[in-house]
Amino acid sequence: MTTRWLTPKEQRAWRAYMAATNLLEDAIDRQLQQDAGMPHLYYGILANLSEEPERKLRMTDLAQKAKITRSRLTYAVTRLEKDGLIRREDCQWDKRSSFAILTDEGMAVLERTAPGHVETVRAAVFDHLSDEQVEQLEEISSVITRALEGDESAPHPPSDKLPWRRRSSSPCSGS
Amino acid sequence: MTTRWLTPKEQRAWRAYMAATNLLEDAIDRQLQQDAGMPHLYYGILANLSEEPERKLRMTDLAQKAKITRSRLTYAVTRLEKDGLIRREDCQWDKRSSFAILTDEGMAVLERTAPGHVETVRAAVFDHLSDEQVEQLEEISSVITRALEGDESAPHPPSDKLPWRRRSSSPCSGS
DNA sequence: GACGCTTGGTTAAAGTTTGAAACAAACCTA
DNA sequence: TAGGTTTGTTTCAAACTTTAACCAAGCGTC
Repeated sequence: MTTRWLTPKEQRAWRAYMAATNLLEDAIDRQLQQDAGMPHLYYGILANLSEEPERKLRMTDLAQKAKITRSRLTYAVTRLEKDGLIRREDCQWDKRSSFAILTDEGMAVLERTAPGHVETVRAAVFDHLSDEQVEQLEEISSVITRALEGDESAPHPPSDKLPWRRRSSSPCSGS
Repeated sequence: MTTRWLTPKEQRAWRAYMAATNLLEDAIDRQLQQDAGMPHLYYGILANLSEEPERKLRMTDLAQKAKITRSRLTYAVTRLEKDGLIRREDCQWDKRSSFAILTDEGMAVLERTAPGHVETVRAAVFDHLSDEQVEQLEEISSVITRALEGDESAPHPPSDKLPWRRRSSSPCSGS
């Protein structure tokens, strides 16, 4: 089958998109590293926990919510635990499971740094988009997500790798 | 100053965007690792070189084009050089500079794997977007890029770090 | 109740990224 | 033209990610 190359217009859009995401991810990582002493992914883990009723989540559930691998989460939680922002607790019912729990200190860090984070996102994105563009962004993003999540053709990751996975996500709900 | 949290609409857009980019990055990385034996970033470096008249670019220019740090580029080029896909060459005029040059083998790898890559991008993105949406995506991306590149307020990275630069993500929408 | 499969979580090793510092060549400028 | 600064690149250590095991607890079954 002959390749359906991208049209010039699609190419321009693709390049612009890649450039923007690279710059954005970097800016956010830098800001959070600066102000919160952790990369965006770690901030996202704390944020995810903060949204839970008891600020706790089983490791696997947390990994799914944050869309990262379990091993990556293990590493991150170990670090955050050392920092005193999270603590682990064994599950009573299922002795295999363990919870990650956001400590008061972790919550405090989140509350202290959320404003700066939001400000960064605003300054980079939403302060420059019209109302319609915000809608367009959501719609386009949703289309892409659907295309990728609906895709069961992808050879199912051996075991650790979740089918969708990764990089961070996670909002500071609370705030 | 009181924090200007994201509106519900902005939050939705932000989360959708983050989810999409996470999934997309992952899908592309997996596909390229599979078919070309390298992550997207490395493929991008080869692709950038292939567009040059002589398939060569000074390290710094390449870093800027690919929007990555110079140290990251050094590492990547070292690896690609080992693989025989790129070779270095010293610059005559400015003896501090060095070029990265795409070898014939590198070009061959690119040509062999480009169709699969394009197909992945199409399947995930462009096959599902209308003509207007492609335009919107470019426009929105450009706005973000301008916001981040034009920003000279950011405390200029000591040295290595470019003012804009890269990687992961995930914010706390305002909530 | 032993065998086998699945699930929750961690670990180890190899690969990659970061951030700061080191170097050397090129560029002022007095 | 000596001395100081900027520019182009690399290096190094520490932090992080990935992949592929690995272990132990639950689950089902014969």
